[in-house]
Amino acid sequence: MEGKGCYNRENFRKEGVILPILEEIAVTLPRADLDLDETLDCGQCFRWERQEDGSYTGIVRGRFCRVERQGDRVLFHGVDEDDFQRVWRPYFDLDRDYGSLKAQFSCDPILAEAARFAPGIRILRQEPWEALCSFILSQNNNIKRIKGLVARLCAHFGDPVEGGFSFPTPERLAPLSPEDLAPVRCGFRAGYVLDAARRVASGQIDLDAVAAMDIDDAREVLQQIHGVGPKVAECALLYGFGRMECCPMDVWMKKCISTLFPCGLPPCSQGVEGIAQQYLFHYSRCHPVLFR
DNA sequence: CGCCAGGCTTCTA
DNA sequence: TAGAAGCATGGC
Repeated sequence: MEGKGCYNRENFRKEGVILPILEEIAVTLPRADLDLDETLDCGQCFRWERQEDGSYTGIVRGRFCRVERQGDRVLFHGVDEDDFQRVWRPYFDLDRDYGSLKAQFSCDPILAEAARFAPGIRILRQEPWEALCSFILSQNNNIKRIKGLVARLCAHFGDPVEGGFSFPTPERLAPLSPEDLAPVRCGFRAGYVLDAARRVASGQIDLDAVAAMDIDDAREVLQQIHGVGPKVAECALLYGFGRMECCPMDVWMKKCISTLFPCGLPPCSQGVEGIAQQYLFHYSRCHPVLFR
């Protein structure tokens, strides 16, 4: 991987404001190992906005970025070297070789087919709190609406940053009441979000400690939160803590497993079941007829 | 309008 | 202890 700073001046228009973009980082990465649509719009994250030119804008750890594919290169606009190393490189899981991972998955014909269908999927390493909170909001909900909930949560309670709003901290949410969250329109999930915020803000649940825990202990701790069950905990651990062995079992994956993998996921996915899951989840949703 | 959504809690038998 | 009902909201 090459990460090289240059200074192409350009302007990027967003919501009527012209933001001066002074820096960009270019990384060489084959299209087959990162597709922006497949990765940023496959239900693992809810904050990225697709632009008309196919690039995406998003905010991670309070930093705004526009990501663009250009041939074999990925351009991170508005990013300096420090932020690239600190934020975007881990976020896009750039140090993992997805090519060899997919080669490994080819030991199973169905998994191979799913990976071939959307080879540009990667698992993002999101902020732990944001992932936890987002997937609490995701329950009994559809992806389109989840995005709306998260956007309103950020707009009302996040801090204004370049390009939009940061994701609100647990400390910001903890003192609120469910009525305070009314403008978010997240329904019965308001109480769940607040319980999570209070436990994290108070230190009763230490997300840094969770990150270092044995996986079953981590699952147990997260499920102490009201409104966090097996699925949400698994999503938080996979997408927020980089625990690739975690395999969220939503309705689609349950159908997929029962019809195609009655004996469980194949051995070649051992230890990275969560990544295999993302290919299978996407494949299942795009071929609903195969899964009744 | 009715059905359903990257589920979980609570109630019931 | 397993299974169903209830949950807010809105996209389709």
